[in-house]
Amino acid sequence: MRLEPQYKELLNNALELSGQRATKQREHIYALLLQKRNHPTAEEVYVRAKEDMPTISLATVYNCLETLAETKLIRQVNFEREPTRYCPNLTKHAHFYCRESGEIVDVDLSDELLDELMKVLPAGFTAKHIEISYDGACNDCHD
Amino acid sequence: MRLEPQYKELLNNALELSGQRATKQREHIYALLLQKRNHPTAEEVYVRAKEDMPTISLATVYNCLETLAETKLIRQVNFEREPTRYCPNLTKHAHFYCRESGEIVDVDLSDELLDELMKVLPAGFTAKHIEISYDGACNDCHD
DNA sequence: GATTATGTTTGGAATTATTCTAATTACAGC
DNA sequence: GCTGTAATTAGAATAATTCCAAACATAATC
Repeated sequence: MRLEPQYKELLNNALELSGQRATKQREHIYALLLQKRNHPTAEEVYVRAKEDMPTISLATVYNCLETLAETKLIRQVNFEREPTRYCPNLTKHAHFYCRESGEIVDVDLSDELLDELMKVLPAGFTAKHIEISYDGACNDCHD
Repeated sequence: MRLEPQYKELLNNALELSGQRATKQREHIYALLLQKRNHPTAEEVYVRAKEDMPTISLATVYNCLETLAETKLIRQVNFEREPTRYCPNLTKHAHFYCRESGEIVDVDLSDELLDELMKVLPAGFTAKHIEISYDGACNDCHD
């Protein structure tokens, strides 16, 4: 697995900006998230990371994911009663969770729609972030 | 703590509809959620429940919350890295999570806005539910 | 180029949230 | 008042995550 140059630069800049080092493990985990974008859990990332880096520990996976999330290179996503999942898609989007297949699909959101969502906040409230999760059946799971 | 008649009827109907019994514990927990609407965790519900019902167990609290959520009398809400929280507000609303104070505030949503959110789903996808969480600073937490 | 200081990783233990299990209790219908 | 089923209980088990101390890697300094 190889981290493409533009992402490598993104990663390096983000880490430098926050005064942290670019390590093999961080690079590896970032590459792996970019390569297969299926919103894996930490445990799943751990399993995949070990394929090419057998000595990596689960604690390191958690550390790296936290670092990547802190530096805004990935987002954390939560669904009800499920372990936290991670995704590298930085565009504004929601998540669709299919109850049948368990699949999670990104849903693009327009700036206009997000603006409208911001407008409904009570006076004096400012949101840095909105998390939107749909929950239903995807197009493969209809009768 | 006393469950008001209209809510008692709501509870009884919901339980009967799903073929489950109305028990002291379920009633107590429902009343407690209605009375202080601060989105408590299961653990917090447990602590409060014990004040008036010292022998109730944590497992029962989880069971009751699950039953109430199943019968649509309460909703489960998740925030990143935090335990699942519960709230009895059944109107269509989002949750605002203040990073400063940790407070969670309901934000009302119009049907029009929800319609628009439904319209952005890809063809063939149908959502039963949308979960929207804002994350920022509430009006008490600005400089 | 060796030394030091700091940041990172590692493995395992600890913690937290939640679910499971088996025994007991409560209740609805006969 | 029985009987069968549902619900509760306490505690054990599991799952997700965090913490910790030791080892390792790297950057900065001499």
